[in-house]
Amino acid sequence: MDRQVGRRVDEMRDALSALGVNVTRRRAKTLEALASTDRHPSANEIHAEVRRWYPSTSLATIYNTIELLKEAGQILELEFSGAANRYDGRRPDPHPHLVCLVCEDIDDMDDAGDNDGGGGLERLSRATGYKLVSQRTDYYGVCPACQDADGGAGESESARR
Amino acid sequence: MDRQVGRRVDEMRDALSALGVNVTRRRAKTLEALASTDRHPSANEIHAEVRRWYPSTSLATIYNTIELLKEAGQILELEFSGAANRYDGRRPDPHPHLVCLVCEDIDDMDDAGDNDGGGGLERLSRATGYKLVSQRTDYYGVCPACQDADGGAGESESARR
DNA sequence: CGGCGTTTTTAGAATCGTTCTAATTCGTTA
DNA sequence: TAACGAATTAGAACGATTCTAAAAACGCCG
Repeated sequence: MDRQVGRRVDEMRDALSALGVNVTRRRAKTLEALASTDRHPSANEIHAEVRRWYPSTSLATIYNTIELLKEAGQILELEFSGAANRYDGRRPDPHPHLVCLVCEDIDDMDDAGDNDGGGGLERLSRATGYKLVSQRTDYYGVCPACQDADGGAGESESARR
Repeated sequence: MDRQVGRRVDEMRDALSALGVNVTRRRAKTLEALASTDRHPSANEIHAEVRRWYPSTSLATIYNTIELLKEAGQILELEFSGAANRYDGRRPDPHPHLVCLVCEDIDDMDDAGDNDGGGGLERLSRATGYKLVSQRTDYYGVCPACQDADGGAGESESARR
C-alpha cells in the first residue's frame, strides 16, 4: 500500500471514527479497496476485493460501509439506473467524469481548477433560489481503447446504457 | 394543447415516423404528455396520464415509446438509481438541471448560452481522447418551496437520495 | 368486405441492484 | 465468564426496468 493510498485510508478512517463507528477489519479493507484504485468500482467489485481477505463478507456490509462513508462525506457516488452505481473514494468532492458507453470504464477528467467546487455552488444558489449542496457532471462517449478495438475482430462484450 | 406544445409534438411525431414506426394513439398521447409539462415526469407519471385516455395502456408501452424516442434523439433521460428515471421531452439536448433532494422536483436551469451543447464536446473529445457524444450536469439541493416549508409544521414526506 | 402478414400492445414474469430484516457473531468491559 | 452493544450475515423484500409469449389492432390487397 503506497504512501498516497495510506494517507487517504487514514483520512477515511478518521472520518468514520469521528462518526462514532468502529473501523473494523472489513471496513478497513473496504477503505483500502476504494483508495487504491481509480477505476471507480461498483459495490460488487469492492465486495470481491474485500472477500479475498475475508471470504465470508456479505454484500450488505459493503453497502453499509459505503453508507457510512457517504454520511462522512468521504465518498462520491455516481448513480446509474441501468447498471451498478460506481464509487470514487479518492476524490469525494464532486468532479467531472468521462464514462465509456462501450466498456463502462470511468475516468476522472482533469479539470482546470476545481469545476465549481466551492464558489460556484454559492453563486448558483443565489441565482436559482435553490440551496445547492452538490453537483454532478459526466461526459459520455467512447474511450480511446474501445475506439481502437472498434472495427477489429475482437470487439468486447458488455455494456448498454 | 397550445401552440408550442403542438409544434413540439409534431417534431417528435415526425422523428418517430422517420424511424419507420407508426405513431399510434397511445404513442401520440405519450408525446403530448411529455411535451406539455416541464416537470420531468417519470415513466409512471406518463403512464398515469396516458391511462386517463386509454385506460388499458400498459407500462411496457410507455417504456417502449420512450425507447423509440431515445433512438430518435427526441428525449432526454435523467437516470437515478434509487428512484425512477425522469424524462425531458421538451428539450432533448443535454442541459443542466436543478434537482430538489426533498420533494424530488426537477427544474431546468436556464444556462447562459448552451452549456457545452455543441463545440464543447468536440473540444473535450480532442482534449481527452474520448469520442464524446453526450453530457450531463445536475445540481442538487433544496428548492425554494421546500426551504419555506422547512421548520414549519407541514413538512413533506418523500425523498431520500 | 375478408383475409393475411406485420406491428403494437398487453399482462405478467424475470432481472438486477439495492435495502431491509431477523438472527448470529464479535468485541469490550465488567 | 456474563452481558451488552455494535457489526455482520444470509436471505427475503423491494422497485424500476426489461423481457416474453400471446392477443389485439392495423394496413394492404384482392
